Amino acid sequence: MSRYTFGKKEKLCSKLAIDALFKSGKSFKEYPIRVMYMPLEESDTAAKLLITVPKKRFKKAVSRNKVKRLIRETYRLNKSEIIEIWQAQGKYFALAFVYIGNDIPVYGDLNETMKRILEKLKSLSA
RNA sequence: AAUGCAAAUCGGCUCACCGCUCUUUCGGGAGAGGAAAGUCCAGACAGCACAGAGCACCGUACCGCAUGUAAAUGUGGGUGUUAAGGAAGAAAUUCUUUAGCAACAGCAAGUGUCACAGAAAAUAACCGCUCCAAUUUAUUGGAGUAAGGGUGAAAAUGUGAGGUAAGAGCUCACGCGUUUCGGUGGCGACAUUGGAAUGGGACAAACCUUGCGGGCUGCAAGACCAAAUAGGUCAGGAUUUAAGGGCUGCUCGCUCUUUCCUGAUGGGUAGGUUGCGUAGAUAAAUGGUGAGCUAAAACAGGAUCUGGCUUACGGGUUUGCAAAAACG
RNA sequence: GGUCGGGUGGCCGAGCGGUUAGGCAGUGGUCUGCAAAACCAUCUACAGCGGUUCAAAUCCGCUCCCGACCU
Repeated sequence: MSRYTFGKKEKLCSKLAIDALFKSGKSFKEYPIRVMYMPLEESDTAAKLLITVPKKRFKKAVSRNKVKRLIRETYRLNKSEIIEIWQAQGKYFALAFVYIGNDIPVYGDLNETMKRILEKLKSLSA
């Protein structure tokens, strides 16, 4: 049951960690999302995630919230596999998803994109 | 019953599965808007400043009543003005009906501006009109004048009579307007009436003047805790293997400062907590999928709080008004 | 979140309420054997909607967009 949760512990909350991630983390693009990731020394969960949508592309708060909710939903439903692998290996990661598209995405397309992103993360972290 | 216009009002619901934020007595409970928006006003709250007064700067400006701390809103009235219609008059203009609009104190305190056109845009004179002089006898010069012409957005109160060389508020009559002093009505804005003076073009969302109001800055305000590093302060110690001064003529010794070590501590940075709320986070919560009502619902998402204004908005409901046709 | 500033041709930029300068670029000519340069001509603008005024790019409201500062 707990596999599909996305609680406070799984969000990246520390300002220090965020600054470090954007300054020295690695990144790759899987349109329409730019992914940044960085290994952490220790943490209470295998992955901490941050989702952001630039104000420059989406002027209205409603649109930004919509995009963030869609990304969060796809991550929540697809993350279980990679979390188990990382937990088994004892690795911890900080992640950031930056939306770089210009339109509000469709749920089905975004779901496919998310699967590809997680596959790529799995191979990169191995 | 339908259509159009105006005003007010509502601001999708139900079920299933998987999830989010806060809280909890661990059963559960609470969880975005009418605009949460723009930040255009006003207030609460907070910090700084402050004897009193004035200047500067900013805002504001018809009257009564009601609500409100205020801003503002509602309602009634006054004045002005726009459009359409009607009436009076010779004209300027005035009166009236309906509908709408008004940042509606003062250009008669001072300053400034008024393009082009036009003689002239505010101490008017091109053509014209009149008189005088000269002579080339149809022109020139001087003086007077503002009726007529044309320009312009705007041209110095309208008509008639007297008057005159020609004319002119130059004088008079009837009007129109302004200022001021009274009377009457009204709580008041104001209306009306009598006297006196007067005829001064527009613009204050031009500078400005007058009345009234405003200290400045804003939760990224402010308060608390506080790592690392480098300074500050205090205490203790170290060796003369470091330097200088004092007590003395010199040495030892004592003592002070610097140096080094250890400990404590103040300010304060990163960062955190609070400010912060019976929605309440701190990278920041209401979503996804499927089904139905009925068809996708429109504008749109809290960040210190509250009241107002403005702007965006699919559709529904209620009330009022409107002309034509049909039916009873 | 809060406080300010600004929108003028394709680009850069002046503009006391009175016909929107100027430069670069583009287009068409002149010149040349062909080009460049030069010269001539030409195209394209006051962010939008209201108000004040005889008249608004300018003054005053509201809306949209862009930028700066405070952490």
